Amino acid sequence: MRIVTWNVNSLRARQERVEEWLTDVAPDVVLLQETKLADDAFPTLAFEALGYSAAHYGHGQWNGVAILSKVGLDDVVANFAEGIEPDPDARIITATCGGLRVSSVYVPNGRSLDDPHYEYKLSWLDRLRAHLQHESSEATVVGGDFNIAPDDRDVWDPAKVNGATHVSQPERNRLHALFDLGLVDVFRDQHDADRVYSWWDYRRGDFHQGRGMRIDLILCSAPVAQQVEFAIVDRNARKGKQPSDHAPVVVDVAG
DNA sequence: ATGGTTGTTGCACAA
Repeated sequence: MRIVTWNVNSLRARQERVEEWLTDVAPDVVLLQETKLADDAFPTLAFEALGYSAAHYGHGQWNGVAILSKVGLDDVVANFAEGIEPDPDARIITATCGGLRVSSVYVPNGRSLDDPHYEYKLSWLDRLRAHLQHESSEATVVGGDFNIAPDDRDVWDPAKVNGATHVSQPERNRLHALFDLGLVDVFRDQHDADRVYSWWDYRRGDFHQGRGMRIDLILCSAPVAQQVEFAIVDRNARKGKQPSDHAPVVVDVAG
């Protein structure tokens, strides 16, 4: 089973590229973030034509997450699970696909450490942990734009961004709290390499200068992580005309 | 130290 995550930075602006990439890569389960669409504007039919069932959660303009699946799509939960303080933004959707409990997440950016949005980011990560505990599946996959670089190997210049949002200790601690639930960052599990990134700022030629961060992650519970055969970031998808500022992450799981 | 770009919406803001 091939599972991918991709922050598309507006599906309206990216539809053609996304469809082309899906045709080339043929994933079974697709986690999208930043669709920037309301549910009634989501192109369900276009994805059905490519063989996918689709579930979308979005209010339009900002945020918006989706799950596409060729292996079934059931028990959809938009927002956090019942009993958890709901998020005003559309940043998480969960469904069962091919026996896996899958979530597509768009973690708040945080902006800067002194911005109220940073506290919101930390609280959001606490609620994500509660959500995953509530779901408590043996076969969990949570993928998306975490807006956190797990460690300094995931940042082009750790000194330049030392302590700033995406690398600060409190948010990294929240990510580790997810690892403590038994979730594994499967790209890192497969590769020790540094300088592999999934996001590059559009400005200053950062992509071509190699200034990026690995902030798009696929976390799997141990029984799934043990079955992972292959994990890459498809850097090529960041090239060419009108790319998203994020590249997709691709993971193959046996069976 | 600053500015740089893209997307959405509206003449700023978020990333």
